[in-house]
Amino acid sequence: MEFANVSERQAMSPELAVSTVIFSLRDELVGGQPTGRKSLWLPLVRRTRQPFRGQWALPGGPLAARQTLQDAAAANLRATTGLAPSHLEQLYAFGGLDRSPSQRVVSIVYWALVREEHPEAARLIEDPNVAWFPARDEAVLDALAFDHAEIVSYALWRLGNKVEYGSIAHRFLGERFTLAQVQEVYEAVLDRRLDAANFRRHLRGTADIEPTDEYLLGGKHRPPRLYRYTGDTAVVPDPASTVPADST
Amino acid sequence: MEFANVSERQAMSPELAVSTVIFSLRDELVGGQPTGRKSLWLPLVRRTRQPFRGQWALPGGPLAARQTLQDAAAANLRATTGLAPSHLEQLYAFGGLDRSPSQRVVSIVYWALVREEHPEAARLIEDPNVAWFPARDEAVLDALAFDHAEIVSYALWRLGNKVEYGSIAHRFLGERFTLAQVQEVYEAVLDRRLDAANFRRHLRGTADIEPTDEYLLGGKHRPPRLYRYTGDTAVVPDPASTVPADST
DNA sequence: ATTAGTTCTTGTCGAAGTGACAATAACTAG
DNA sequence: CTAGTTATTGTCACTTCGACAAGAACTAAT
Repeated sequence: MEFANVSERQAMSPELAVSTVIFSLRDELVGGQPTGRKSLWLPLVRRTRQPFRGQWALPGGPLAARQTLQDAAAANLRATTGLAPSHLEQLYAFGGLDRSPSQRVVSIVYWALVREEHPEAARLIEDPNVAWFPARDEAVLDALAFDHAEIVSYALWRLGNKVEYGSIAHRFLGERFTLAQVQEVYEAVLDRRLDAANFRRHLRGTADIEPTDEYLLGGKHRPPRLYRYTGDTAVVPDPASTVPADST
Repeated sequence: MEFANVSERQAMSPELAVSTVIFSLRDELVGGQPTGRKSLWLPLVRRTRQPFRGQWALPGGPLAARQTLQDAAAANLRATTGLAPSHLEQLYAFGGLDRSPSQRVVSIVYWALVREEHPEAARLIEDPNVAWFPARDEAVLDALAFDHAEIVSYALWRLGNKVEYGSIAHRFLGERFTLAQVQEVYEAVLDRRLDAANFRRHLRGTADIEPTDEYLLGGKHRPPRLYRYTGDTAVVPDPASTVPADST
């Protein structure tokens, strides 16, 4: 974020940036040991310049002249993870006066969901200034640059609300998945345990999930049936397309 | 929206503007005759310059250098209606490339709820370029400048979702109100009729509404009991304050 | 082969919520 | 005093949801 002429800019409207909160599902760790459950993780970028040099921050940057907001968010995602989003949605526009110490910045923030990285894909991004952190770890959040801790907290809250009536879950998963995996997603997002029987009944009723004839083999116990998602696979929910026809 | 030096700006990031969709409750009219119900209305501003000169548009304008996004939205509201908002909330940031024919504009849009204007207050704003229109009138929406029809439709949709679990209703009303008035609000927002008995039961259970000892007199029939709102009266729901404590 | 252990899957029961609708209460207008 | 209208309460069937029991299907150990 550097400008040819700073004094010129300050007279004009604030700088416009786009940042992206990227969530993925990974094995939960406590003290380096896996708990057997999953939890939410997000990639952060270490700042190489002032302000907040050396601290971790959300991936983001200024909006290019002929770049859609979504395109900018997707670019953040690609630069950080090398992945294409399976879900990308606008979170909020943060416009406080003192979010950045020097130049005022208005940030339009998106949140994205990606599937768990394959080890090979992770190797593609070998940047020491990019790393993944547990999204609910207070120590991580407190060390973030700018107001990014607040942004992540709000993203977590919105994610928890969205998952209730949406079919966000399968965005974290692959083409085929077990109901137990879907439950893991919900438990990570909602941050509480769910009853398997009731959860299964709920899925049968509402979500666009269809059983297949295949089973997940190789486990240590009864093999679970595999399901697949049959609903909308659009990556970006646009306000225009979200509105039902009769609302006009 | 004029700038000292247009060519300078176009090299830099897009212009940033704040617009506000303002809703209020008024008597529904069909063919100039009141139906006895209420419906949603919104104020629009006639454009006096190109582009879209002469057409109606949402109140809005560029973001001032040291002005919060909410402040800008509240300023829109005050300039158009002379009123202070009883509810103000961020809707969405619209950043399409060709929203405006010439200079690219990114608009951060808020939606506001105000109580029905008193006739005196209406007279305070005697601007022929400001007028109120039915929010669900397709003819009105189709004639709007820019992409504002899309924005209003999205605002209506969001309003309908929000009212479900929120206590938006009383923002349209005064300090004391009858349950029938609350029902009118819900019917206007959801755009469908509700059963009075069930609606009343629902309110008893969830919303922060408390009966008073007073009754609304002067009606033609049995006088209804007056209620009052006991919940949160904060005007602006901030993301930071929206997040519950355990989400961090 | 049998048994124990774990996960997967279905079923049951009561509490709570919701839509449809009947019935009573309380006022005004004639 | 009666009819008309709105306000308010109550009832009943249906659905939803949390808690929990129980059977099904596989692996691993004996």
